[in-house]
Amino acid sequence: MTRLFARRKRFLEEVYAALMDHYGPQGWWPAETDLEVIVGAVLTQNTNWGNVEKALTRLKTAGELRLDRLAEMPVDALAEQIRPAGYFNVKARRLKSVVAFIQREYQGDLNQMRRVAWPLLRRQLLGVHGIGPETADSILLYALDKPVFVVDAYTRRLLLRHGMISEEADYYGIQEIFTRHLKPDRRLFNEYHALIVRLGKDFCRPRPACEGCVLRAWLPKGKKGCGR
DNA sequence: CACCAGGCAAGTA
DNA sequence: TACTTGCATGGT
Repeated sequence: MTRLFARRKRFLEEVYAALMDHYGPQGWWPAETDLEVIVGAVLTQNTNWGNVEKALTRLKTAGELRLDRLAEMPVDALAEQIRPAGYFNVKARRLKSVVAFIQREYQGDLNQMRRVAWPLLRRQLLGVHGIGPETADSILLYALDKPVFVVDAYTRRLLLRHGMISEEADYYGIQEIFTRHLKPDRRLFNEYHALIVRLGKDFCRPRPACEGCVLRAWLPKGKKGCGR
């Protein structure tokens, strides 16, 4: 038990060092405003980031990437605007829910929201239609500067392939590994998650072998390629 | 052509 | 409670 504890701790520290050494700071989240982070967090659900950028650009160009505009826009018009991000009908409704929540509970003021403690904020966010654990935590960390570690598909894959978790580990189980071993520093959590995604885009794509991938040495012994 | 991408909610047994 | 399915575009 304490054996696994030590292995995990060492793994997390060494992976972070290797990623930071190879890629350097990522400067996440890629957005100009906090609202753009929140909208992007919903749009990127199960969706390639390139498609999300197309949708965000359309909203910005139309001058509609604002709480008041999003609140008054018909849901069908919003869906049309975000079409490139996929699942546009679902996501339009979800964005409407999030915007309504921020207007209702915080008078549309993200700075007011930022002053609230994150455990309460997370419970509130999880109660909003369309916001699950990852979206909630992305908003908490990247829009509201809270020290909350974001777990995504890349994170899960990374730990799974290196034998740090089992197949049935759930979101909070994985998250707990990070929060238990790392300082609760929002900038560390920010960079670490961003670096994992950066790695994932290089490394987790299907390809015959991972020659040249930075974490090749981190694959389980005897395993070649990405194993997908 | 098939497969996948920075999830989540709703339905079924 | 534990699975399964729908949602949809654009890149590789």
